[in-house]
Amino acid sequence: MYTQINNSISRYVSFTEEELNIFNSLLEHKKVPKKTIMLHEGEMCNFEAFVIKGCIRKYFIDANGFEVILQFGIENAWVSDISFSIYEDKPSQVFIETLEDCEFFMFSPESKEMLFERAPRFERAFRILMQRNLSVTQHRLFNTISKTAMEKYVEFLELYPTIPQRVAQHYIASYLGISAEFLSKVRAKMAKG
Amino acid sequence: MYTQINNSISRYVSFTEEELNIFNSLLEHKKVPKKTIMLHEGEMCNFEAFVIKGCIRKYFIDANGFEVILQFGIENAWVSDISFSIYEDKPSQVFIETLEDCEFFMFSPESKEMLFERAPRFERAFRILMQRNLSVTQHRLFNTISKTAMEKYVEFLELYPTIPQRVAQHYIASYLGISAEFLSKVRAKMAKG
DNA sequence: GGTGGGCATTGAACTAGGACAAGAAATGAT
DNA sequence: ATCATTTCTTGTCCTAGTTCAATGCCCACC
Repeated sequence: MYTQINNSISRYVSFTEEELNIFNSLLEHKKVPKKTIMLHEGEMCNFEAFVIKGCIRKYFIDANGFEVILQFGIENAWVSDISFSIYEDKPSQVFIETLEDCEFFMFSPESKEMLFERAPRFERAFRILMQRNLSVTQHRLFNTISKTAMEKYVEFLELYPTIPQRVAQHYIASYLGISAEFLSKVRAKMAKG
Repeated sequence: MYTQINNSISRYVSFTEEELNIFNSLLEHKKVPKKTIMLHEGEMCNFEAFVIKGCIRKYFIDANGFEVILQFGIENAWVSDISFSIYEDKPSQVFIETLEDCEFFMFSPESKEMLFERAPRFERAFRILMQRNLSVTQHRLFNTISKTAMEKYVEFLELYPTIPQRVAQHYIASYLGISAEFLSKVRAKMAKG
């Protein structure tokens, strides 16, 4: 049951059996049906979720009511809102919603603290996780600014080949920062040659 | 000499005198004249720099030769390329260049490792640093996708009021993901009312 | 086995912002 | 001081992508 998450967390730091036992004992297993909003804007995010199975999206809603998808999370992804009110007075505008029936391991902030106390080397694993996450986000920012819609879509297909089969196209458009209609036109153009 | 960096690193985790001494002993103080490129694309970034004084920019160059600025680093900022080849075969396209005469504390990957070994609680401080960094980058991605050029510029002025006085406007345009000419037009429009 | 509500596609009209060019203003080196 | 280089502005034309609206599609659901 825990092999999947243990492999994932051990990718950049190797842990002893004992450390992994502590880790596993602090996780909460949870099933969530599809189309469930797990976090609304303005709420404090009191979990960090590891996706065992399923697919979620994390998104902002902008001033005009348009959604901007920040992340698709599929198997082995960690999903959470880590913003913890940097933009102080304004509550976080992040939503997290399941797109399929999902299975998670959930981690509360308290159990995370406890983990770091009892097995400090996890701090390292989560630092590296953050670092990779940041790197991916920076790359995506770069793409968003400097590439055309078609280039972005092509790279998306390369990086996340399984996602288009799992989520609606207008979600992908929202992730790429283009309109659903225009993505459709881009695809039509690509199909022609 | 070390109070500035020690205050900065102690912002989210408090350290003992001894821990800070270890930290400080591993830092290398360095002065770099303006207009120096400290990291070229394709190189491995072998430092993490804390800006004591001065201003740098970190930027990508896209396929058409256009620069996209990822970060302005001023006093108390940490600057580095943390991408460590996630997009494996392709070398990092990141440049780091001083825009003013700068003073840094530099940190090599080796001394960072040594720090984490000798004072593991720093792992936590750097994790939180990463987390904040990620949060800021996500917010910026959201802005880039969902706001107009003028909105982006206005928010930039609010968030970084001192930077426009220190760097050329076309750099700010590049940071915002708009052309230098268009930023000029936005400013003209704002001046009118 | 219809039917109703999200999805995708396509087209036409529109616009935010880009590309290019040329001049003005600031900055810096000698 | 002067000349050169970089930076900023302004105008014109242009295009990638948006918005809106119409149509058909594909299911899930009773």
